[in-house]
Amino acid sequence: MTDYRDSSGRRLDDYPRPSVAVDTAVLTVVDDALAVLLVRTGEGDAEWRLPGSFIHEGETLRAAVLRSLRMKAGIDGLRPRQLHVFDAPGRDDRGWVLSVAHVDVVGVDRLPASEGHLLARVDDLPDLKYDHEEIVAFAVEAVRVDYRTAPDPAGLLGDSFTMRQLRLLHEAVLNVRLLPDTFRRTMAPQLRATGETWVEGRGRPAEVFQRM
Amino acid sequence: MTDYRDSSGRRLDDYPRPSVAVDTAVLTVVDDALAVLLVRTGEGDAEWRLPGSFIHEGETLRAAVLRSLRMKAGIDGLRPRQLHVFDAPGRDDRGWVLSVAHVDVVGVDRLPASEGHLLARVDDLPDLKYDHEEIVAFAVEAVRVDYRTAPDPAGLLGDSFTMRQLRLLHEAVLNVRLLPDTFRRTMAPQLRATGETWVEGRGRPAEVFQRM
DNA sequence: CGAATAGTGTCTGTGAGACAATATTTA
DNA sequence: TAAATATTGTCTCACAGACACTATTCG
Repeated sequence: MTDYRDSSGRRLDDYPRPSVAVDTAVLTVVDDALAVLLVRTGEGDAEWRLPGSFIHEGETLRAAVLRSLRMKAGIDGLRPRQLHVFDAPGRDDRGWVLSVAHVDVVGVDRLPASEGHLLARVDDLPDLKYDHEEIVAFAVEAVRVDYRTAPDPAGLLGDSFTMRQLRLLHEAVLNVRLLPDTFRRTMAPQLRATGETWVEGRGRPAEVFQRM
Repeated sequence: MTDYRDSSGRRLDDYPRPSVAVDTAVLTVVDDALAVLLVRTGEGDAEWRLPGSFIHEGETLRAAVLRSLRMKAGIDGLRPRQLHVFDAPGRDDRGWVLSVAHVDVVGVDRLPASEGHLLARVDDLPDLKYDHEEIVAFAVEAVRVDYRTAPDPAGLLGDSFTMRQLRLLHEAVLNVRLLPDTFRRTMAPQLRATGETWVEGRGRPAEVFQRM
């Protein structure tokens, strides 16, 4: 490394450096409600936190997120989105730690169900360690903004789905009831109608749509 | 500091830590166009960068931004908004450096005009050091989103102003021409009409508005 | 057939965009 | 008075919300 000095004439490693972590709110839909994946902390009573990790040398934040999710939750193939840096002094009792919060949304079938994991409804969270409740709130708001205008931007439904499936998903994510006709007219122009239909329980079969 | 260990059994200071910097795009309006404040880097030929600094121990990102702007540009009293963490490997030739990008908008009268500073139109930037061109693009987009719907969210115009002053400002920030009547009808409900009028050059005097 | 669901017709209100008309001032 | 600017009137279009009606299937 070249011996660069900054405008104060100090070398880079003269400065104390913070620990930098990534923490990820992995959201999913369970029982018609938005839920977040929590992992148990090692020590003592049931204490929960978001999966996260300190970043490794030379690693990007994104790589750290993917690594921490693979190690701590066995999830692969996510596309995390960076949200915000949480930096309140004292937010982490282990020292000077910044956390770069991330969010992603995945199908519940891709999430672990073992003892050390919990899927908690976002409107009924247990106490979380650090400022992770704040991170969850931040993540939920970001995902809801996306789901207000675009059809299933996280791709939970796969390639093909009916308007009803799409609407029920959006109702779960947004925690509101949506009018079927208005919802259809908002989403249909953003989708490709296949002409095919699917039968689901009672009633007239529904047309199948695909992403553009 | 307590000797906490993480889930791998390692102490916090066993991990290598990145240097963390803040860089701020201070935007303003000059000659009916959006411009950004740049500072000259110490070494050699004219090289420009955003004002920034490494964070100091225990300092919040916000405090580091305010300190760096006070030291490097003599600006006080900003309310910077956090944008994004830039973390590409090799983005900084001095080593492993993350930058937390920020943005704020202030009146040109509050900015320094000395030799080491430059106000560059954002559509005609010189070459910038590091990935600061990317940060400027990010900042400009964030500010434009704000100015699309709300009247002068950064408060450049002070307490009282006419619709014309407000519209010319928005045209400068957004780099578009706006229809006076449509613009008025969008903004008027978000402002308080005073009944007072101001004469400016030719034409019928304009009503003075204030923020709600 | 009746219940349930899918999909369309249509009315209303709101608001943006656009152009025209009116109002008030300076040169 | 002519030009410039401010403000309001109004028309059109698009679209969300809402309700009603039609279509199709299962029990």
